[in-house]
Amino acid sequence: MQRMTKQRAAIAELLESTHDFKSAQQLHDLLRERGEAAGLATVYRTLQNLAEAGELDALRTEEGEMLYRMCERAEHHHHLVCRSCGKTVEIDGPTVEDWAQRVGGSFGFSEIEHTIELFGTCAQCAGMRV
Amino acid sequence: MQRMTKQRAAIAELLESTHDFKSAQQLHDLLRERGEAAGLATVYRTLQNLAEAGELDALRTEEGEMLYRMCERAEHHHHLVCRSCGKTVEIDGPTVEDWAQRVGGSFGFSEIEHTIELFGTCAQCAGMRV
DNA sequence: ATGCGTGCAAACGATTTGCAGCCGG
DNA sequence: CCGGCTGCAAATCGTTTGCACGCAT
Repeated sequence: MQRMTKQRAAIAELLESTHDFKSAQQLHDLLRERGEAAGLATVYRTLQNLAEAGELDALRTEEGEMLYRMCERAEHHHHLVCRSCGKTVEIDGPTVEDWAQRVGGSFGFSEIEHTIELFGTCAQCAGMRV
Repeated sequence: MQRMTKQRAAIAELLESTHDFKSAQQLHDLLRERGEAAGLATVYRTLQNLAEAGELDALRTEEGEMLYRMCERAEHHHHLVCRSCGKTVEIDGPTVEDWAQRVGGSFGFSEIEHTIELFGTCAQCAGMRV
């Protein structure tokens, strides 16, 4: 059902190589630099497809921009993302999971879900910034 | 410093009366219905001002739209929102704050910020659902 | 009187979509 | 060969901004 085109392959490969959160626009630029340019619209469409297929993690930045990255694990987890370069660390926090569950329960809420993402500046980017 | 205009008053009053999360556009429509119409740009600007002044809580939906609601407390906190009726409880969690800071730091990240929202079904809605 | 606040429309940035031609299966 | 995929440009959508005028202080 999913046709394998050169642009889809290029995008998947690019994400595979970094494993960091990147925006559609960044990926578009990176592809162009690599000489494997693809239309911006195609990048967007491909990212959506892959995300729907569960092959990519997606999240929205504070500024409202969507970021995608190659999944490393399917289980529930959160992310610590560098707001400058997109470098990502997957973290699981039994502590917060419990906290969320406990707090929700204490207010009589059930079927509790949570959205938790951490943003920061990684050591490398902090150093470069001067 | 903040000048009190009729549109600012109308917006504040509207938010005060619902205490629910609303988008700028929703507020704009509600104001028009009330016959207290204000320019859409003004609504946006006012919401930003109020949010910066710490008088409004702001969050971004999954779809990327900003929502605002009247604060009940000024300090940093998170929300527990009933996904059925929208009822919101403000929660603070020194535990998670620390956790976020600690986890971020342990990976060498600095200037750590976090996005944490809890969604659940409140006791009342859970009871009604049967 | 001053100059912030407002309204309107144009500008914006991210994302989507219409459509004709391309190409993978 | 056929229909999904692509590229491009135009279209959306939410939000922001430039500018001239109005009104709160």
